[in-house]
Amino acid sequence: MTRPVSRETVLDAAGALVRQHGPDALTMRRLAAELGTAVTSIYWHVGNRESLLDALVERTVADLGEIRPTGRTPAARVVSVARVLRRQLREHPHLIAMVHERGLTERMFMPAQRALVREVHAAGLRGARAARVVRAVQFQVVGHVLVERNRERAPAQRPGEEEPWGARTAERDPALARALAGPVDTERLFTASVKALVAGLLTP
Amino acid sequence: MTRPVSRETVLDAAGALVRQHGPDALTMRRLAAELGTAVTSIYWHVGNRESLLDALVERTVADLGEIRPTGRTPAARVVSVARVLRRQLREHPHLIAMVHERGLTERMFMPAQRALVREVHAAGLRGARAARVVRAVQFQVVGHVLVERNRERAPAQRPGEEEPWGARTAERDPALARALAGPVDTERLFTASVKALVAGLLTP
DNA sequence: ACCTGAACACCGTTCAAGT
DNA sequence: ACCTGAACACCGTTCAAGT
Repeated sequence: MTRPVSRETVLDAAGALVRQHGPDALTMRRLAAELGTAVTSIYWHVGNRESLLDALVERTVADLGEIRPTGRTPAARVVSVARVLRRQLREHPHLIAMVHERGLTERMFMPAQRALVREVHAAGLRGARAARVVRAVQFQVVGHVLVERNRERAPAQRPGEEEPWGARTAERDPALARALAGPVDTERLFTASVKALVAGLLTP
Repeated sequence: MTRPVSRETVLDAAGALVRQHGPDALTMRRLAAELGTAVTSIYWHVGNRESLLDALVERTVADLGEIRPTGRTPAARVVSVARVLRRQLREHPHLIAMVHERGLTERMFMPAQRALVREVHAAGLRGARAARVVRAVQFQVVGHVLVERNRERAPAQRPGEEEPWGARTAERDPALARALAGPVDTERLFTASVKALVAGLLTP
Protein backbone atom coordinates (compact mmCIF):
# COMPACT_ATOMS: atom_id res chain seq x y z
CA MET A 1 0.00 0.00 0.00
CA THR A 2 2.95 2.34 0.54
CA ARG A 3 5.40 3.43 -2.14
CA PRO A 4 8.93 2.06 -1.75
CA VAL A 5 10.84 4.01 0.90
CA SER A 6 13.41 6.50 -0.32
CA ARG A 7 14.96 9.73 0.90
CA GLU A 8 12.17 11.57 -0.90
CA THR A 9 9.29 9.59 0.58
CA VAL A 10 10.82 9.95 4.04
CA LEU A 11 11.01 13.73 3.63
CA ASP A 12 7.45 13.83 2.27
CA ALA A 13 6.05 11.88 5.20
CA ALA A 14 8.07 13.90 7.69
CA GLY A 15 6.83 17.12 6.13
CA ALA A 16 3.22 15.99 6.30
CA LEU A 17 3.64 15.01 9.93
CA VAL A 18 5.12 18.38 10.85
CA ARG A 19 2.50 20.31 8.90
CA GLN A 20 -0.37 18.46 10.54
CA HIS A 21 0.79 17.88 14.08
CA GLY A 22 3.83 20.08 14.67
CA PRO A 23 7.54 19.28 14.99
CA ASP A 24 7.15 17.45 18.31
CA ALA A 25 4.98 14.86 16.60
CA LEU A 26 7.87 13.94 14.33
CA THR A 27 9.34 10.99 16.15
CA MET A 28 11.34 8.40 14.31
CA ARG A 29 9.03 5.65 15.46
CA ARG A 30 5.87 7.43 14.39
CA LEU A 31 7.43 8.31 11.07
CA ALA A 32 8.33 4.68 10.53
CA ALA A 33 4.79 3.63 11.34
CA GLU A 34 3.45 6.20 8.88
CA LEU A 35 5.74 4.79 6.18
CA GLY A 36 4.96 1.21 7.08
CA THR A 37 8.62 0.40 7.54
CA ALA A 38 11.08 -0.34 10.32
CA VAL A 39 12.47 2.56 12.31
CA THR A 40 15.96 1.65 11.33
CA SER A 41 15.46 1.96 7.57
CA ILE A 42 14.82 5.67 8.06
CA TYR A 43 18.30 5.95 9.48
CA TRP A 44 19.69 4.39 6.37
CA HIS A 45 18.05 7.06 4.19
CA VAL A 46 18.50 10.24 6.20
CA GLY A 47 21.17 9.60 8.81
CA ASN A 48 19.39 10.69 11.97
CA ARG A 49 16.61 12.92 13.26
CA GLU A 50 18.77 16.01 13.31
CA SER A 51 19.75 15.84 9.65
CA LEU A 52 16.21 14.83 8.72
CA LEU A 53 14.96 18.10 10.19
CA ASP A 54 17.80 19.98 8.51
CA ALA A 55 16.79 18.58 5.14
CA LEU A 56 13.15 19.38 5.79
CA VAL A 57 13.86 23.00 6.65
CA GLU A 58 16.21 23.31 3.70
CA ARG A 59 13.55 22.07 1.35
CA THR A 60 10.76 24.31 2.62
CA VAL A 61 12.98 27.37 2.60
CA ALA A 62 13.97 26.63 -0.99
CA ASP A 63 10.28 26.56 -1.92
CA LEU A 64 9.61 30.06 -0.62
CA GLY A 65 10.53 31.64 -3.94
CA GLU A 66 11.16 35.15 -5.16
CA ILE A 67 9.48 38.29 -3.92
CA ARG A 68 8.11 40.91 -6.30
CA PRO A 69 7.90 44.37 -4.71
CA THR A 70 4.92 46.63 -5.40
CA GLY A 71 4.41 50.36 -4.87
CA ARG A 72 5.76 53.61 -6.29
CA THR A 73 8.40 54.91 -3.91
CA PRO A 74 11.37 52.81 -2.79
CA ALA A 75 10.11 53.11 0.79
CA ALA A 76 6.71 51.71 -0.19
CA ARG A 77 8.39 48.92 -2.13
CA VAL A 78 10.58 47.98 0.83
CA VAL A 79 7.47 47.85 3.00
CA SER A 80 5.78 45.62 0.43
CA VAL A 81 8.70 43.20 0.50
CA ALA A 82 8.48 43.05 4.29
CA ARG A 83 4.76 42.34 4.14
CA VAL A 84 5.10 39.58 1.55
CA LEU A 85 7.88 37.96 3.55
CA ARG A 86 5.79 38.08 6.71
CA ARG A 87 2.88 36.44 4.91
CA GLN A 88 5.13 33.74 3.45
CA LEU A 89 6.55 32.92 6.85
CA ARG A 90 3.14 32.84 8.47
CA GLU A 91 1.94 30.37 5.86
CA HIS A 92 4.44 27.89 7.29
CA PRO A 93 3.91 28.34 11.03
CA HIS A 94 5.89 25.31 12.11
CA LEU A 95 8.68 26.18 9.73
CA ILE A 96 9.36 29.40 11.57
CA ALA A 97 10.00 27.61 14.83
CA MET A 98 12.18 25.01 13.12
CA VAL A 99 14.22 27.55 11.24
CA HIS A 100 14.57 29.50 14.45
CA GLU A 101 15.78 26.46 16.37
CA ARG A 102 18.36 25.58 13.76
CA GLY A 103 19.60 29.13 13.27
CA LEU A 104 18.85 29.31 9.56
CA THR A 105 17.19 32.71 9.64
CA GLU A 106 19.80 34.05 7.26
CA ARG A 107 19.10 31.47 4.61
CA MET A 108 15.36 31.89 4.94
CA PHE A 109 15.79 35.59 4.32
CA MET A 110 17.78 35.21 1.08
CA PRO A 111 15.03 35.89 -1.50
CA ALA A 112 13.81 38.91 0.42
CA GLN A 113 17.37 40.17 0.74
CA ARG A 114 17.86 40.21 -3.01
CA ALA A 115 14.66 42.20 -3.46
CA LEU A 116 15.58 44.62 -0.70
CA VAL A 117 19.03 45.31 -2.10
CA ARG A 118 17.47 46.43 -5.38
CA GLU A 119 15.05 48.77 -3.62
CA VAL A 120 17.62 50.28 -1.31
CA HIS A 121 19.82 50.93 -4.33
CA ALA A 122 16.86 52.57 -6.04
CA ALA A 123 16.53 54.77 -2.97
CA GLY A 124 20.05 56.02 -3.67
CA LEU A 125 21.91 54.24 -0.86
CA ARG A 126 25.16 52.38 -1.39
CA GLY A 127 27.69 50.30 0.47
CA ALA A 128 27.67 49.86 4.22
CA ARG A 129 24.77 52.23 4.71
CA ALA A 130 22.63 50.29 2.26
CA ALA A 131 23.61 47.05 3.97
CA ARG A 132 22.54 48.43 7.31
CA VAL A 133 19.07 49.21 6.00
CA VAL A 134 18.70 45.72 4.55
CA ARG A 135 19.82 44.14 7.81
CA ALA A 136 17.57 46.33 9.92
CA VAL A 137 14.52 45.37 7.88
CA GLN A 138 15.53 41.71 8.04
CA PHE A 139 15.83 41.71 11.83
CA GLN A 140 12.61 43.67 12.10
CA VAL A 141 10.55 41.29 9.97
CA VAL A 142 11.90 38.03 11.32
CA GLY A 143 11.81 39.31 14.89
CA HIS A 144 8.25 40.49 14.55
CA VAL A 145 7.09 37.18 13.13
CA LEU A 146 8.82 35.31 15.95
CA VAL A 147 7.11 37.44 18.57
CA GLU A 148 3.78 37.03 16.82
CA ARG A 149 4.05 33.26 16.74
CA ASN A 150 5.09 33.34 20.34
CA ARG A 151 2.03 35.32 21.39
CA GLU A 152 -0.26 32.98 19.49
CA ARG A 153 1.06 29.98 21.36
CA ALA A 154 0.88 31.93 24.62
CA PRO A 155 -1.26 30.40 27.37
CA ALA A 156 -4.05 33.00 27.35
CA GLN A 157 -2.23 35.78 29.15
CA ARG A 158 -2.14 34.95 32.85
CA PRO A 159 -4.96 36.66 34.72
CA GLY A 160 -4.84 38.29 38.15
CA GLU A 161 -2.68 41.14 37.03
CA GLU A 162 -4.84 43.31 34.87
CA GLU A 163 -3.66 46.93 34.74
CA PRO A 164 -0.12 45.99 35.65
CA TRP A 165 1.22 49.39 34.58
CA GLY A 166 -0.36 50.92 37.63
CA ALA A 167 -3.76 52.36 38.43
CA ARG A 168 -2.31 55.87 38.20
CA THR A 169 -1.65 55.54 34.50
CA ALA A 170 -5.03 53.94 33.94
CA GLU A 171 -6.67 56.98 35.51
CA ARG A 172 -4.68 59.53 33.57
CA ASP A 173 -5.02 57.83 30.22
CA PRO A 174 -7.81 55.24 30.25
CA ALA A 175 -7.71 54.89 26.47
CA LEU A 176 -4.08 53.80 26.64
CA ALA A 177 -4.78 51.39 29.47
CA ARG A 178 -7.59 49.86 27.47
CA ALA A 179 -5.46 49.59 24.34
CA LEU A 180 -2.60 47.90 26.18
CA ALA A 181 -4.93 45.50 27.98
CA GLY A 182 -6.74 44.48 24.80
CA PRO A 183 -5.55 42.25 22.00
CA VAL A 184 -3.03 43.44 19.42
CA ASP A 185 -3.81 43.85 15.74
CA THR A 186 -0.45 42.44 14.76
CA GLU A 187 -0.99 42.98 11.06
CA ARG A 188 -1.50 46.72 11.50
CA LEU A 189 1.22 46.96 14.11
CA PHE A 190 3.62 45.25 11.74
CA THR A 191 2.86 47.55 8.84
CA ALA A 192 3.05 50.66 10.99
CA SER A 193 6.36 49.56 12.52
CA VAL A 194 8.00 48.73 9.22
CA LYS A 195 6.82 52.01 7.72
CA ALA A 196 8.22 53.94 10.68
CA LEU A 197 11.50 52.03 10.58
CA VAL A 198 11.95 52.51 6.84
CA ALA A 199 11.03 56.17 7.05
CA GLY A 200 13.53 56.64 9.86
CA LEU A 201 16.24 54.79 7.95
CA LEU A 202 15.82 56.38 4.53
CA THR A 203 15.36 60.01 5.57
CA PRO A 204 17.78 61.25 8.19
CA MET B 1 25.66 17.23 52.63
CA THR B 2 22.54 18.61 50.93
CA ARG B 3 19.96 20.86 52.57
CA PRO B 4 16.53 19.32 53.05
CA VAL B 5 14.58 19.33 49.81
CA SER B 6 11.87 21.95 49.43
CA ARG B 7 10.17 23.81 46.61
CA GLU B 8 12.84 26.50 47.01
CA THR B 9 15.83 24.19 46.87
CA VAL B 10 14.35 22.44 43.85
CA LEU B 11 13.96 25.76 42.04
CA ASP B 12 17.48 26.81 43.04
CA ALA B 13 19.04 23.62 41.73
CA ALA B 14 16.96 23.74 38.57
CA GLY B 15 18.00 27.36 37.99
CA ALA B 16 21.67 26.51 38.45
CA LEU B 17 21.37 23.62 36.02
CA VAL B 18 19.74 25.79 33.36
CA ARG B 19 22.23 28.61 33.84
CA GLN B 20 25.21 26.33 33.51
CA HIS B 21 24.15 23.77 30.94
CA GLY B 22 21.01 25.08 29.25
CA PRO B 23 17.36 24.06 29.49
CA ASP B 24 17.90 20.68 27.79
CA ALA B 25 20.17 19.64 30.64
CA LEU B 26 17.29 20.04 33.07
CA THR B 27 16.00 16.49 33.27
CA MET B 28 14.09 15.31 36.29
CA ARG B 29 16.56 12.53 36.86
CA ARG B 30 19.61 14.76 36.69
CA LEU B 31 17.95 17.29 38.94
CA ALA B 32 17.24 14.54 41.47
CA ALA B 33 20.85 13.41 41.35
CA GLU B 34 21.99 17.00 41.89
CA LEU B 35 19.74 17.23 44.95
CA GLY B 36 20.73 13.82 46.22
CA THR B 37 17.13 12.71 46.34
CA ALA B 38 14.77 10.38 44.52
CA VAL B 39 13.24 11.59 41.25
CA THR B 40 9.78 11.22 42.63
CA SER B 41 10.19 13.61 45.54
CA ILE B 42 10.66 16.42 43.03
CA TYR B 43 7.18 15.67 41.74
CA TRP B 44 5.83 16.07 45.22
CA HIS B 45 7.29 19.59 45.47
CA VAL B 46 6.71 21.06 42.02
CA GLY B 47 4.13 18.89 40.27
CA ASN B 48 5.89 18.12 37.03
CA ARG B 49 8.58 19.34 34.66
CA GLU B 50 6.26 21.75 32.89
CA SER B 51 5.24 23.63 36.02
CA LEU B 52 8.80 23.52 37.30
CA LEU B 53 9.89 25.44 34.22
CA ASP B 54 6.95 27.79 34.57
CA ALA B 55 7.96 28.60 38.11
CA LEU B 56 11.57 29.07 37.07
CA VAL B 57 10.70 31.51 34.31
CA GLU B 58 8.28 33.35 36.59
CA ARG B 59 10.95 33.77 39.20
CA THR B 60 13.65 35.03 36.84
CA VAL B 61 11.30 37.46 35.15
CA ALA B 62 10.29 38.84 38.53
CA ASP B 63 13.97 39.48 39.28
CA LEU B 64 14.50 41.66 36.20
CA GLY B 65 13.47 44.80 38.07
CA GLU B 66 12.67 48.34 37.08
CA ILE B 67 14.24 50.30 34.26
CA ARG B 68 15.45 53.87 34.70
CA PRO B 69 15.52 55.81 31.44
CA THR B 70 18.36 58.22 30.67
CA GLY B 71 18.70 61.00 28.12
CA ARG B 72 17.17 64.42 27.47
CA THR B 73 14.51 64.02 24.79
CA PRO B 74 11.66 61.52 25.10
CA ALA B 75 12.96 59.79 21.97
CA ALA B 76 16.40 59.36 23.53
CA ARG B 77 14.85 58.08 26.73
CA VAL B 78 12.74 55.52 24.86
CA VAL B 79 15.88 54.32 23.10
CA SER B 80 17.64 54.04 26.47
CA VAL B 81 14.84 51.86 27.82
CA ALA B 82 15.12 49.61 24.79
CA ARG B 83 18.87 49.28 25.26
CA VAL B 84 18.61 48.47 28.96
CA LEU B 85 15.95 45.86 28.27
CA ARG B 86 18.07 44.27 25.58
CA ARG B 87 21.03 44.08 27.94
CA GLN B 88 18.89 42.58 30.71
CA LEU B 89 17.57 39.92 28.40
CA ARG B 90 21.00 39.08 27.07
CA GLU B 91 22.27 38.59 30.60
CA HIS B 92 19.90 35.64 30.87
CA PRO B 93 20.46 33.92 27.52
CA HIS B 94 18.65 30.71 28.39
CA LEU B 95 15.78 32.63 29.90
CA ILE B 96 14.97 34.21 26.58
CA ALA B 97 14.47 30.86 24.91
CA MET B 98 12.40 29.58 27.81
CA VAL B 99 10.20 32.64 27.97
CA HIS B 100 9.81 32.41 24.23
CA GLU B 101 8.79 28.76 24.37
CA ARG B 102 6.20 29.38 27.08
CA GLY B 103 4.79 32.51 25.47
CA LEU B 104 5.48 34.81 28.40
CA THR B 105 6.97 37.64 26.37
CA GLU B 106 4.26 39.98 27.61
CA ARG B 107 5.04 39.41 31.25
CA MET B 108 8.78 39.72 30.67
CA PHE B 109 8.17 43.11 29.10
CA MET B 110 6.16 44.52 32.00
CA PRO B 111 8.83 46.70 33.71
CA ALA B 112 9.93 48.15 30.39
CA GLN B 113 6.32 48.83 29.45
CA ARG B 114 5.77 50.98 32.53
CA ALA B 115 8.88 53.03 31.73
CA LEU B 116 7.88 53.40 28.10
CA VAL B 117 4.37 54.60 28.91
CA ARG B 118 5.84 57.46 30.95
CA GLU B 119 8.17 58.49 28.14
CA VAL B 120 5.56 58.29 25.42
CA HIS B 121 3.29 60.45 27.56
CA ALA B 122 6.15 62.89 27.99
CA ALA B 123 6.42 63.00 24.22
CA GLY B 124 2.82 64.24 24.13
CA LEU B 125 1.11 61.10 22.85
CA ARG B 126 -2.07 59.72 24.41
CA GLY B 127 -4.47 56.83 24.09
CA ALA B 128 -4.37 54.33 21.25
CA ARG B 129 -1.57 56.16 19.46
CA ALA B 130 0.62 56.04 22.55
CA ALA B 131 -0.19 52.35 23.00
CA ARG B 132 0.87 51.65 19.43
CA VAL B 133 4.28 53.20 20.02
CA VAL B 134 4.79 51.17 23.19
CA ARG B 135 3.79 47.98 21.42
CA ALA B 136 5.97 48.70 18.40
CA VAL B 137 9.04 49.18 20.59
CA GLN B 138 8.18 46.04 22.56
CA PHE B 139 7.94 43.89 19.44
CA GLN B 140 11.08 45.49 18.06
CA VAL B 141 13.22 44.84 21.14
CA VAL B 142 12.04 41.32 21.89
CA GLY B 143 12.12 40.36 18.22
CA HIS B 144 15.62 41.68 17.79
CA VAL B 145 16.91 39.81 20.82
CA LEU B 146 15.30 36.60 19.59
CA VAL B 147 16.95 36.94 16.19
CA GLU B 148 20.28 37.76 17.82
CA ARG B 149 20.17 34.68 20.03
CA ASN B 150 19.19 32.67 17.02
CA ARG B 151 22.17 33.85 15.01
CA GLU B 152 24.53 33.11 17.87
CA ARG B 153 23.38 29.52 18.03
CA ALA B 154 23.52 29.28 14.25
CA PRO B 155 25.78 26.59 12.81
CA ALA B 156 28.44 28.90 11.32
CA GLN B 157 26.53 30.05 8.27
CA ARG B 158 26.53 27.27 5.71
CA PRO B 159 29.28 27.73 3.14
CA GLY B 160 29.12 27.08 -0.60
CA GLU B 161 26.81 29.95 -1.26
CA GLU B 162 28.84 33.07 -0.73
CA GLU B 163 27.50 36.05 -2.65
CA PRO B 164 24.01 34.61 -2.81
CA TRP B 165 22.51 37.96 -3.85
CA GLY B 166 24.06 37.56 -7.26
CA ALA B 167 27.40 38.46 -8.77
CA ARG B 168 25.78 41.40 -10.56
CA THR B 169 25.08 43.20 -7.31
CA ALA B 170 28.52 42.37 -5.99
CA GLU B 171 30.03 44.02 -9.04
CA ARG B 172 27.90 47.14 -8.87
CA ASP B 173 28.28 47.66 -5.15
CA PRO B 174 31.19 45.64 -3.74
CA ALA B 175 31.06 47.49 -0.42
CA LEU B 176 27.48 46.34 0.10
CA ALA B 177 28.32 42.78 -0.87
CA ARG B 178 31.19 42.79 1.60
CA ALA B 179 29.03 44.25 4.36
CA LEU B 180 26.27 41.69 3.85
CA ALA B 181 28.74 38.80 3.69
CA GLY B 182 30.56 39.84 6.87
CA PRO B 183 29.42 39.55 10.46
CA VAL B 184 26.83 41.87 11.94
CA ASP B 185 27.53 44.33 14.71
CA THR B 186 24.22 43.58 16.37
CA GLU B 187 24.67 46.14 19.10
CA ARG B 188 25.01 48.99 16.61
CA LEU B 189 22.32 47.56 14.37
CA PHE B 190 19.97 47.40 17.32
CA THR B 191 20.58 50.98 18.40
CA ALA B 192 20.28 52.31 14.87
CA SER B 193 17.06 50.37 14.28
CA VAL B 194 15.41 51.50 17.49
CA LYS B 195 16.41 55.10 16.84
CA ALA B 196 14.96 54.94 13.34
CA LEU B 197 11.77 53.28 14.54
CA VAL B 198 11.24 55.75 17.36
CA ALA B 199 12.00 58.70 15.08
CA GLY B 200 9.53 57.38 12.54
CA LEU B 201 6.87 56.83 15.19
CA LEU B 202 7.17 60.07 17.11
CA THR B 203 7.45 62.51 14.21
CA PRO B 204 4.98 61.98 11.41
C1' DA C 1 3.76 15.60 55.34
C1' DC C 2 7.36 13.86 52.83
C1' DC C 3 10.21 10.29 50.51
C1' DT C 4 11.06 5.80 48.16
C1' DG C 5 11.79 2.03 44.32
C1' DA C 6 9.55 -0.29 40.80
C1' DA C 7 7.17 0.01 36.72
C1' DC C 8 5.10 2.00 32.37
C1' DA C 9 5.25 3.95 28.03
C1' DC C 10 7.80 6.46 25.49
C1' DC C 11 12.32 8.39 23.16
C1' DG C 12 16.88 8.32 19.56
C1' DT C 13 20.42 5.42 18.13
C1' DT C 14 23.51 1.35 17.22
C1' DC C 15 24.54 -3.06 15.57
C1' DA C 16 24.77 -7.50 13.83
C1' DA C 17 22.22 -10.08 10.81
C1' DG C 18 19.45 -10.81 6.96
C1' DT C 19 18.18 -10.54 1.59
C1' DA D 1 21.89 -1.62 -1.75
C1' DC D 2 18.38 -1.84 1.38
C1' DC D 3 15.69 -3.59 5.38
C1' DT D 4 15.04 -5.99 9.86
C1' DG D 5 14.47 -6.95 15.17
C1' DA D 6 16.78 -6.76 19.34
C1' DA D 7 19.09 -4.10 22.50
C1' DC D 8 20.97 0.12 24.92
C1' DA D 9 20.67 4.18 27.39
C1' DC D 10 17.95 7.57 28.08
C1' DC D 11 13.27 10.22 29.00
C1' DG D 12 8.66 11.99 32.07
C1' DT D 13 5.25 10.23 34.96
C1' DT D 14 2.37 7.23 38.06
C1' DC D 15 1.56 4.48 41.95
C1' DA D 16 1.51 1.82 45.90
C1' DA D 17 4.16 1.55 49.78
C1' DG D 18 6.90 3.25 53.32
C1' DT D 19 8.07 6.58 57.56
